[in-house]
Amino acid sequence: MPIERSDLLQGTLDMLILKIVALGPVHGYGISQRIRQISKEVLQVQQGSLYPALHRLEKRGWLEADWGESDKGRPAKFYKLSAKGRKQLATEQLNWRRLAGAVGLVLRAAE
Amino acid sequence: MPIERSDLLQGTLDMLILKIVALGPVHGYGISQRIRQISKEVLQVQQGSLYPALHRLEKRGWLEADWGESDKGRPAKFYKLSAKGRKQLATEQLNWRRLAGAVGLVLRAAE
DNA sequence: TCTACATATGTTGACCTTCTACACATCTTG
DNA sequence: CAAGATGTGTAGAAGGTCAACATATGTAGA
Repeated sequence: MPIERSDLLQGTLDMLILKIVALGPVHGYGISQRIRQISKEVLQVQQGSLYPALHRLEKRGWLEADWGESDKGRPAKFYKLSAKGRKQLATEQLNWRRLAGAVGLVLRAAE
Repeated sequence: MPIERSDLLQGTLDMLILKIVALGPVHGYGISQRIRQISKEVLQVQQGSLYPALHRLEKRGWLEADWGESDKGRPAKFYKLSAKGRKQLATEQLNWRRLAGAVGLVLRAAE
């Protein structure tokens, strides 16, 4: 396994979480797994980033949480997107495209 | 002017600066102007971000600086890319593409 | 049986980057 | 004469991510 040092672009984590939750209710651990799978192992969310982010998003009213039981029969907190969260996700996606596009412009710039 | 709240993706600034300097020697103020122009006003580097970044990059040996005179006849510090800086830029560009690609995968993910 | 790993949530403190706001200096334009 | 562009820089606050730790259970393999 190549040593992956991927400081997950700051500010991007929230958007990724909102996007995963938008696909359907999931618990925290599942979110980190799905991000890793979908991104083909490139993006790996650490617990020390994940849980603070989830609490942050919940406080801001973008996510709602309920305790339930995971596939494996363990207690897990399931998150779902609120209406505000949906709007926020749309905003952040637009913003990401603008920023990523702008960065691309600079990288492709030739004298 | 639309209120642009663009927290320049963290960690990206260094790469952008290296890229601009790679196009030829420039002074700090000029770097911020070029980034803004090339990105079509989307990316705007604040002085409070710019100068600390330049000092950081110089300390790490990625940039070299010399005092000179600007177009307008003012004293300005001109930066150029070192060999180490060139390698670093290549690394960061690869990394950016990997990350941006991975984020794209997640954003395009459908259930 | 014992060990390691996967599953699951959470906190702490350090580290780094960016931002706002300030300070200074000069030249040009209205 | 005032404002804005040009040019460099610092201080302190704010915020996010990380490594490391703590806890708990189930399961697979040696």
